[in-house]
Amino acid sequence: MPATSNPNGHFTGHAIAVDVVLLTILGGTLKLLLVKREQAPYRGAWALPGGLVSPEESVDDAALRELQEETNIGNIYLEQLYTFGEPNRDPRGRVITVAYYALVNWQQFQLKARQRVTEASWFPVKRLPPLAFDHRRIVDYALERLRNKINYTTVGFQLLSRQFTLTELQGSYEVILGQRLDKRNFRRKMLQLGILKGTRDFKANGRQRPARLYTFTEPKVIKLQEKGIIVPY
Amino acid sequence: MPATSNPNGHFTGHAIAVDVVLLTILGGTLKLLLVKREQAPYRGAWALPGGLVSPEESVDDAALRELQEETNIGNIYLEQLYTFGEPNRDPRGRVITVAYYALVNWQQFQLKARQRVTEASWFPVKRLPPLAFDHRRIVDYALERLRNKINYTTVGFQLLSRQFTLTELQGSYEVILGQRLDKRNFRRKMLQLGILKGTRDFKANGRQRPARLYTFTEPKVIKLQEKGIIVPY
DNA sequence: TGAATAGTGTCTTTCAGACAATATGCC
DNA sequence: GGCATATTGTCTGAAAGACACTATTCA
Repeated sequence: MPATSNPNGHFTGHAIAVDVVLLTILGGTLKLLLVKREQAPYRGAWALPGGLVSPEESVDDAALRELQEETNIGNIYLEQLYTFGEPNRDPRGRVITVAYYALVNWQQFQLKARQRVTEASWFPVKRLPPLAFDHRRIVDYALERLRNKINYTTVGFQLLSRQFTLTELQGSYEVILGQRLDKRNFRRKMLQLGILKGTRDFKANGRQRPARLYTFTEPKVIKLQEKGIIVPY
Repeated sequence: MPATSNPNGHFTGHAIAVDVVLLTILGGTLKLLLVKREQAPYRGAWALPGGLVSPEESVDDAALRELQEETNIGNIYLEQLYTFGEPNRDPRGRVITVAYYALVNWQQFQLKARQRVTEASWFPVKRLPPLAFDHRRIVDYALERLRNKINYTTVGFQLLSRQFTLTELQGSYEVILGQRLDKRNFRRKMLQLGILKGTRDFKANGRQRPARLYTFTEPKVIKLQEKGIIVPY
């Protein structure tokens, strides 16, 4: 029997939920998708998209399902973040949530987005409204994880289209890290990683010189450095 | 109402468990604590110490409680690993487990260990018996996390006594990483981090020159490098 | 006094970080 | 032709990595 809510709005048993921190870059800033809650508690407040895990699906599948209800895109980068299990994080009763974060490219998202029943909106992560439950903490955790992971994996590429310019790639790093990077050092570093392939195409942006488009040679997100502070390579 | 098991041994509702990968160094090898299962399923098989989360406690507290049932030590380094939520990972029904890993110093452990009702034993991580459920996967995940984290945090220190020699510290790194390290480079690196304080005490080990004992200056596990492959420092 | 581990220094190479001028397409 | 962004190279300093000998204690 799955966890359900009784007429008082209290869950019976352990309810397991998933919450997804869905991020994209839009207009040069990092944005987070929030949905407006239509029911108590926190009715009218903004919250992370998410919901209960059904008895027959894996937790990962539940997160994927929630994500696809919002985006209708497959093949999204989705990573489990952390499980929040404080007894009183949900006023209705015991709800343990497994948090995930996901990165999407805005262009792909917008093309496939469909009409929603509940209100949803993108907010700049630097100016978020008050969030329901402990969702603010989850968002902060996701941003911290992302800022760490961008340094030693290729997660940053998930925010871009299949073809991208080096300036766009640098912009994605700058937005996530919240700081400007030196263009020459950034390009040198990226190109010497050997994971980018220049195409013959260029992107014209206005009346200036068009930029070469690159593609990512790896099929998925990879780890960049095995070396650490101790292990020799 | 908490998740319980009915006479058929099937859980009703979502049962949430915690499993703990408890590691120590003994005799120069990394060892894992396993307990023998006394009930079906997997009766007689070795498994990670763990159990169900009760309705009133946080998931972290449940992990801590399980750990203290095994070790009777407080102040252990305990970190949440990952949540495993496949529907069929437990033949009795739906059990979602939140995995943790913990590191203890063998000397402290042994002093405070108490009699157990269930059989428990340390196994070298390189030669583990077949494990119940998906516990093997959890162990592998923990070891991978540990190998990563030792490179940019001070988790490795958790395996040592309060005072330790640099050779012991190096040994802890070598055992976790599974490779030999250069003594001079290791010492240079460790000392220049500025987190070790030499004491006036020495440790005599036999008929050779005694080694200086050091202590760790930080109150807890810290992150060592903010710098990554992109961010300047 | 010798067995056994502790402890130390240098050189080379790699890479991060700072820094500015030229190239090119389009209006 | 000029505007706006794309693209490119060098120098310096810090740290990693390779490498071998001396110091010290105690049995």
